[in-house]
Amino acid sequence: MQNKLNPHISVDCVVFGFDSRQLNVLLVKRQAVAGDLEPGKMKLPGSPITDAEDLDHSAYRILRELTGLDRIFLKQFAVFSSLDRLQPLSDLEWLRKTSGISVERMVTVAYYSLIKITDAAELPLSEGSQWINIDEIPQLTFDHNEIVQRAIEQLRREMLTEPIGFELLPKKFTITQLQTLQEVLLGQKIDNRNFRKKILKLKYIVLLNEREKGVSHKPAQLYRFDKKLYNQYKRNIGSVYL
Amino acid sequence: MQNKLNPHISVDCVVFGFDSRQLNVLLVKRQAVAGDLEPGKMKLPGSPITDAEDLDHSAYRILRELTGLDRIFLKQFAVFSSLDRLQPLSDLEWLRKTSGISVERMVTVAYYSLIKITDAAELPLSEGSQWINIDEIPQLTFDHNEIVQRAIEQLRREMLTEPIGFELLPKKFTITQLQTLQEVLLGQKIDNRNFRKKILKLKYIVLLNEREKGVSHKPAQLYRFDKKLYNQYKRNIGSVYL
DNA sequence: TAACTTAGCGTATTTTTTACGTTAAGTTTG
DNA sequence: CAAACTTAACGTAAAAAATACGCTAAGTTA
Repeated sequence: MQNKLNPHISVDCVVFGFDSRQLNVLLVKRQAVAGDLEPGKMKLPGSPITDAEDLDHSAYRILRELTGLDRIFLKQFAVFSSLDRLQPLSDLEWLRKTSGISVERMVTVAYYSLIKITDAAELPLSEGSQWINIDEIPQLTFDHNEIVQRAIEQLRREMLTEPIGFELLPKKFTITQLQTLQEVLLGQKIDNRNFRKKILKLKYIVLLNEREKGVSHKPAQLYRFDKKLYNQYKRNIGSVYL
Repeated sequence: MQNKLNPHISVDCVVFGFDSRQLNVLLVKRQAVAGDLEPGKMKLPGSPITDAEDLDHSAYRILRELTGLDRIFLKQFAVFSSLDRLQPLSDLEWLRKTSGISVERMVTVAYYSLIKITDAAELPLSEGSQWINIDEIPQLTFDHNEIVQRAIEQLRREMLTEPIGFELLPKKFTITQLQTLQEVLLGQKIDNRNFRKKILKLKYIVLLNEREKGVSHKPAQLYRFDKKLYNQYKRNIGSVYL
C-alpha cells in the first residue's frame, strides 16, 4: 500500500460549530491556482483518500490538518455519487490541477463533524478557513452546497434521537445554552420553564458546583453531560433522546 | 463512459422481508468457481459499480437482477472501507476470479432494502438466492455478517422515526400484522389493546372496506398506509413516528 | 354445541407535556 | 443607593398521552 491519492473516492467534511448564538459551518478558500476564474471560491474541507487509510482516518486527517484538533466528533452521513457532480467544468479543472491526478469520476463520502467552538476559542484555524453562519453560505464548488444542506437536515434529525448536541457545547454549559442550541437547530422557541424541568429530570445531565463567569447578569449554574450515565439510561429505556 | 466495473467501489444490499411472522434477509450462494474451498458459501447480493451508474442505480440494478422487482424501497446506510476487509484470502481469490478485475482495495456502500414478501409470494427469486431468518444467518463472505448486523440496527432505529415498516407489509394489512412486525423488530411484546388505540388515532392509516381472507379464525379488517396524508401530518407535527 | 383463537371496544390510572404565574439574584443606570 | 433591567430558577394547574387491564364478539375446529 502506498500513499497515493485514490482517483475515485474522496471525503468531504461539514464541520459545525455553535457560538452560543448561531450555528456555523467551517469552510475553506480553495487553494490558489494559475488561471483560476473564481479565485477565493469556497469549498468544504476534504480530499481524495489515500490507499493507506480507511474513510474515518481520512476524515480525521482532514480535520486535524484544518483545525489542529484530534478526536473530534465525526459521523459519516451520506455518499454523493451522481455522474454529473464534478461540475461546473471550471471546478473540475481546478481539482485536476491541485490533486495532480487525472480525475474522471469521484464518489465522495460526506461526514459531519461537531466542534466545541467556545472551548476552543484558541482554535488555530489554518489559513483561508472561516466560520460561516449556515444562513449565509455562499456558492461553493461542485455540489458542496447540497452536501451542506443534507448535513444540516441530518443534524436536525439526529439531534432528536442522539445526545450529540453536547458535542457542540462547552464541556461545562448552562441550561440556557442547551436551550438556545436546540432552538437554533429546530428553528423554534421553547418555553424556558418547561425545558428546564425536562432537562433536570435527566440524570445524565449533572449539576456542577460552579457558576458561569464573566456575564453581565445573574450567572447560571453549570452542568455537564455524563456519557456513562447516559449509556446506562439508554440501555434500560429504548431510544428517543430529548 | 464505458460499462466496465470500477475496481474500488462496490454496492452491497441487505434485503429484508417480513413473512408475517419473522424477519428475513435475502442471501445468495456465491457463484461457483473452480477450486472453491467453500462452495455454496453465502453472501449479500452486490457487485462493483460500473462507470455508467451512480450508486443508487447500481443498487437498483442488483435488486432487479436478483428479484425481478423494480422500484423497491432502498436506502443507503453505511460505507465499509477498512483496509483489511477483503478477508479471508479465499474470499478475495473468489472475488478476483468472478469479477475479472484486479481488486486491491474495495470500498463498499451498503444499502438496506425492504420488500413486501407477502404480496410477492410470486417473487421470482433467481437461482441460489434464499430468504434466511435474521437469527439463523450462516457465516458469510468478507465482512458481510457485520454489514447485516449494522443494517438490522439501522432498521430498528429508523423504524421508530420513519414510516418504513409499511414497506415490509402487504399493501393491505391488518393491525395485528403491523403489531407483529413491530414486536419482531423491537424484540418485545406490545399490549394489543393499546397498540390498536394508538394506530387508530393515526389518520394516515386508513380503514379499507375489506377483510382478511383465508385465515382460520375471525378475519380482521384491512388497512392501508396513505403516504400523502402522512406527509401532511408530518409537515404539521415535528417528527417521531410511532 | 363446546372449546378455542384472534379481533376489537372500553374504562381507570399514571405519566408526560403544555401553558403560564411568580420570585430571586445578579448587573447597569440615574 | 435605589430603581430599572435582565436572566435564572421554582412552582402549580390543566390537557394530553401512555399504560394496565377487563371484557365481548366473530369466526374456526373438535
